[in-house]
Amino acid sequence: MDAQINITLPDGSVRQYEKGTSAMQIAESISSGLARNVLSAKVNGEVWDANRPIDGDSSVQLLTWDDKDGKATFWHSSAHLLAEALEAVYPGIKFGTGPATSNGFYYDVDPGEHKISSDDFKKIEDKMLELARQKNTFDRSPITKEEALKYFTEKGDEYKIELIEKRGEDEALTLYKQGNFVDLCRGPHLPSTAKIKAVKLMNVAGAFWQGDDSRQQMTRVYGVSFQKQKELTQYLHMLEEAKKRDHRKLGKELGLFMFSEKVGQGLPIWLPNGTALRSRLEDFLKAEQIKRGYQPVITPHIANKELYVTSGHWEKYGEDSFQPIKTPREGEVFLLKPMNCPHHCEIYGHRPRSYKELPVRIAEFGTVYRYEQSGELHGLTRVRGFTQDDAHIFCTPDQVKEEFLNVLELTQHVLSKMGFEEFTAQISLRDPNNKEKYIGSDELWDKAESAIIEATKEVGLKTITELGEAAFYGPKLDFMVKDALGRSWQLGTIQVDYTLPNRFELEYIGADNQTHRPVMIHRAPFGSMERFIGVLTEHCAGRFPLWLTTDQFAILPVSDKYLDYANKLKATLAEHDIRGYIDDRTESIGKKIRDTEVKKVPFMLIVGEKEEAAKNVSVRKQGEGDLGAMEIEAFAKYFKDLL
RNA sequence: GCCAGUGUAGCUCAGUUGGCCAGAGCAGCUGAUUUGUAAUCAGCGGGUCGGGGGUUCGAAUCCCUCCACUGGCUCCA
Repeated sequence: MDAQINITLPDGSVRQYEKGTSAMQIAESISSGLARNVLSAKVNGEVWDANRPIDGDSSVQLLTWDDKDGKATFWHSSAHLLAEALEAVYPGIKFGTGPATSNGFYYDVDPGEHKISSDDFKKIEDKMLELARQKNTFDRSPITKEEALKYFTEKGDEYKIELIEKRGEDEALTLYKQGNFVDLCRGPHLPSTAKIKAVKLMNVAGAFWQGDDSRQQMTRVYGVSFQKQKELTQYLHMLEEAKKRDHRKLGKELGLFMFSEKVGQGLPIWLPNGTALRSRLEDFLKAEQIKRGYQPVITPHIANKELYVTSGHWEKYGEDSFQPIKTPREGEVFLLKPMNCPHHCEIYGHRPRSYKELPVRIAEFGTVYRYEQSGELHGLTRVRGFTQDDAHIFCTPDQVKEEFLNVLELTQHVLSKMGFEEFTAQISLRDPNNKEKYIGSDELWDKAESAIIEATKEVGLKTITELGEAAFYGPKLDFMVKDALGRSWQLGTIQVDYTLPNRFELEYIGADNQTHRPVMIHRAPFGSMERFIGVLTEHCAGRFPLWLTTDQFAILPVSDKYLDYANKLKATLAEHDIRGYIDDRTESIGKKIRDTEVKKVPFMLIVGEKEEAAKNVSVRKQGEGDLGAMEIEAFAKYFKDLL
């Protein structure tokens, strides 16, 4: 047996080491500085402990804080450190699972009689740091299922036992031990706890065991940790900054929308500034849709229950939604419209359709009402009454791909026009192990799913795939965008549906003079006006794209002696379709500037004696400062070039 | 819906062993100031301390309950 192994590094170089060398030893052989930064290593594509011996020829990539997987190792180990501290502070506490997340880590625990609240964080954090300073190593040891069961049965950790019992008989399990804490864990972990120099517990939350709301609720403790105190300070500062971009805060400050307890939870009220913004967005999309052959329609906000019995929505959501509206007539019930599709199916089906008129694209900014659980409501991004930029395309099976691609083009156009460059395209498929949650045959699902997969592949769209995220009637392509705090929200959506046309018995007459069933594509590039504007507000921190902004400029006269001149300037800009107002209050110029800055009006045009004499304006850009004097026509040109 | 936390003026917040008529800044109103690149000065008005119930001589403060909001979980047609 050869005692030497070949290690291939990411740059392609191959080095020889003794069998059993660890990634950490490899790092040390390269430089001690590198070794100090190594958190874990990718060995043949799998993330390993940096200290785990490598026994054969392998490709090795050393992972540091700058690698996503390196960071995940750091936070995963921090979760174990948290668990160790919790066990020390709350003896007898039971453990669920404790993974790394995209911005830290958590551990789900059952504290028994204890109650963990944020008041206890300080002592837990102190304990964590105390334990970290012991520089304990994370020791990996393989264990059989039987041994693992024995260990955790003796410890009395029933959650771990449940996890172990789910594993295969011959599956290799591992334990990790640091200090006095032993956990069932596949790893990997840090070389030692010494790397963890700064910890901060963020919050506690309830979390259902195994994500199942019929099961026991665990206490989930969230935290974040760093290699340096300074990094933690910076992170907390970043969070503070992110809070300033919160659309709920900005929406209040900019007068976009409000809520009223009397009107009801989750029912946003659009204020004048928000309405102006929203109208501009709607007008933009309406124009784009007309260009692309959509036909706008308007449908009522309520419909007879029978409509939703036909669509399947009654059976799926009836009990959990706004309850039916009764009429004086015995037995007659109406429902608030929870979506527009059934109405549009009725429009399609109200007269015979020829293949010659397909695809039929029916569009509506349709307001819908859904009784979302109270704990789910969130600013504008999750509400109970909202307006979808909805449309349904009815087409022949042959047209599905082309229509899907057209919609994809429109959706991407919308996102780019709004300045969303970073989004995730998610293919949301049915959960194959949970088919009873969905309606429609396997055959139709396969068709619909492959239509989406093929079309996205054809245009080279980078996608991720999630099982179980489909709508109950069909798969979706969802466009996900992150808010200020990194939470992901679904905006645009495109859905391919073979099922509803069946339920509504929709037809068209083909070239063969036979009846055929159309395919339906549901799509909403914004998703909903509410959520879109909420996420857009955070994305641009309240500084909306210039073409969307209600007040594009404010003219600030130094005193009211210059109001006549200001009015002339405003009229000139109006001729150029540039919107704005004159701040004619008798306030100091400094005060006017401050107020206009706070309102995030993009341009301030300051006029006084100098400007009137020179027939120009002093231009100040919001957030940036004085740009100097310009003639008004020059400003108009400069402005239009920015659009 | 579940777990935890929060709720004081239009906004942002003080008011921590229960104790004089509950405070500040900004905003608002009135007056003066005609102002040069992020807050002119003075005066004035404004609060069922989220709602209801209880404990107490006395409650913004303690307890119960409901509501809303925040962070998660579950859910998201």
